[in-house]
Amino acid sequence: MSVGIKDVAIAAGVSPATVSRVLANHTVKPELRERVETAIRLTGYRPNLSARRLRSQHSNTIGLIVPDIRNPFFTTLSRAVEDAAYLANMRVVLCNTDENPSRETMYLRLMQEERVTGVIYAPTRETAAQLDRLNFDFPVVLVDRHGPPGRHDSVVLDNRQAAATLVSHLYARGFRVIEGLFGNTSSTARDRLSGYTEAMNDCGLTPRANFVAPNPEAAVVAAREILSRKDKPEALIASNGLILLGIAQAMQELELRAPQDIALAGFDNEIWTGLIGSGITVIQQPVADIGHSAMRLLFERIETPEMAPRVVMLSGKLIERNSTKRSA
Amino acid sequence: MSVGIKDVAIAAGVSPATVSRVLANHTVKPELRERVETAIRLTGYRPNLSARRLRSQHSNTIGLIVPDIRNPFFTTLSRAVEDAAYLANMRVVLCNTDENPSRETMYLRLMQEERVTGVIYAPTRETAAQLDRLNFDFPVVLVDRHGPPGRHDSVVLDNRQAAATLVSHLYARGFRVIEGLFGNTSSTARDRLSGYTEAMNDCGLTPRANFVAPNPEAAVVAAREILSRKDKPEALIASNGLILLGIAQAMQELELRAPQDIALAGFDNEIWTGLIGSGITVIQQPVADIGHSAMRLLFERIETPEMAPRVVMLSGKLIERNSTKRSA
DNA sequence: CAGAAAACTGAAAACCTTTTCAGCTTGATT
DNA sequence: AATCAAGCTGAAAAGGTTTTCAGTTTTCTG
Repeated sequence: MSVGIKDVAIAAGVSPATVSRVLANHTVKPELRERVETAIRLTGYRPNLSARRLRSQHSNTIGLIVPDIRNPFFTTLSRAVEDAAYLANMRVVLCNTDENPSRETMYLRLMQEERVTGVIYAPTRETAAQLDRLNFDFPVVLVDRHGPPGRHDSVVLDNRQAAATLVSHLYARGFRVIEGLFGNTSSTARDRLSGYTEAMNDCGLTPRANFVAPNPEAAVVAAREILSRKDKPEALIASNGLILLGIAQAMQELELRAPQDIALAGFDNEIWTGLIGSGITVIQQPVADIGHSAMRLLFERIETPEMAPRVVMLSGKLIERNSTKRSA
Repeated sequence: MSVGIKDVAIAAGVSPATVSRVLANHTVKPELRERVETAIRLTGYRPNLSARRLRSQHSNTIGLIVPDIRNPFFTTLSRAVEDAAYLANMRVVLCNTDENPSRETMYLRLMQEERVTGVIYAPTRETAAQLDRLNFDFPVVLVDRHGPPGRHDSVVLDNRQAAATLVSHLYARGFRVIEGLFGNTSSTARDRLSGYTEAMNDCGLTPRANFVAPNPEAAVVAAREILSRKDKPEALIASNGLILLGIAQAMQELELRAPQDIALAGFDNEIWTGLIGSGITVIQQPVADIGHSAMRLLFERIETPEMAPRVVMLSGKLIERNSTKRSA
């Protein structure tokens, strides 16, 4: 039998209420506090969080719902979220949706049942579209991806701008036939597509976009096709790190090198992007900042529920490397 | 006010007990079940997991305690653990210790308070050494790293064997001055060190081991020193993926190439190891298997608590790439 | 030093379920 | 037709804590 607050109370010769007060750092006479504390030590008492949550109606838990923790972007994000959470004395429940809407709704239901304090959430486009119909009992901060405008707090990159930066960088370096490989599940990929398309048009070039599930396996297949075409493009842009990885794999298979055979640029400044070949040009996202901002927004929302929803938009940073060097 | 089981009961004209039985799929007359189910739908009732856990004494939660989720080994491990967990209808609480013993004890205490069903745990050597003195109220499965012998279930790689494989591979390829860069916090690095040392001795070579905190930043510093020595070794072995990454960075800085300037081999078959230069030779660990095995052991332990502790030892697989090609 | 205010403590209610136990109904068996 | 067993159901207890409320002690004020 596990020892409860009652046992501690008996051991210390006080009421359970007093023990609770000691635990919560409420005002208790020093002498009693002392007795309770030694009683706790002696009995090896550990509070039961379920009971505590039930009674206090505070779960002190935040939910983190992401497509896949193995995507380094979300790995780093989750570390940032957890650090902030544990600083605030909260637990994190991590949910991987695999970009699967039915898993998303299942997890959202779970969050409800956990009575979470709040949720940090990177929704698929499909679920995001219905987000103004859904009503949650907890605050939600969208991250990396946006939902219907004006509905939720969110933290996103300026994706159109970032994609446009990539295009004009390539243009400036002399590349003209620039093709893009975009994810097909997120608003983020969508926004990057828009940025790409507009920038291409602005340069008087014809955009050529391909779509693919945002994982290396799918990307490698698509890249293989693009790269082995007779009229393969002069440059290729990947809409995120996983896709970029797939392209790099395909290029290795086909023994193509950047920038000699084709220029290559993408998103997410993973360490390996600096090490492959002579380095791949990427847009670096302030991932940890994104996580911290999301937590800040969440805490402020909890503090002030009626505040109007806010969008924090951060900028990416172009990291120029050799994969986009002028080829001639 | 949130809707509780009582409200559902009233709406359905039954007792709360019956609603609970419907939820738990116990035997209830079809007609009543029907009424309860529509009442649940109508009221939008969601069970309160805290209350449920308190009363049922089942937390359905497993704790995962790892050094850092950003280490790809643990990223993949955590996905495997979570997949298994959610299949078994359990939640996962993720804890990052940063190889910090005091964070470890704090998290172990948290696990106690959560009344977790079980824990999957990769301890630092420091904490592992005291593991036979600690007594937990929940089953613990050690993973990647071992504790005192015969005390806990565990799943580890055959690290000595794997390190030895690396040495004899290099030896066979003609390398003789083989230096190692090892982590200084885990039993795993220790075991790999033993394997390395023994194998070197068996080959009649002098082992030279360096120790470093197991992260890229520390590794890059150490590697810089080793690589810029006059008498730098012919080959370098890294005891895990993060250290390997640090070495690769240092080599890029110093414009050294493998195998031309120095041979390189390590652990963990991260995707980038196949893409850097002409590929880095590594020992591939069956990471997902390790995670699944750990969960299997955990479930079996819960099932049969008195069973003697078991150690599952899996083998690594040598992936030969160009970084260890004979240089001449 | 009396009285009021402040500080502290304990009993009991409350949080929301599950589970036990006893009672009732139904169906089967003799 | 009577008895028994099996199947369901509801009332109430239980799980471990926090919080309210009222009561007691201490401190302060004049």
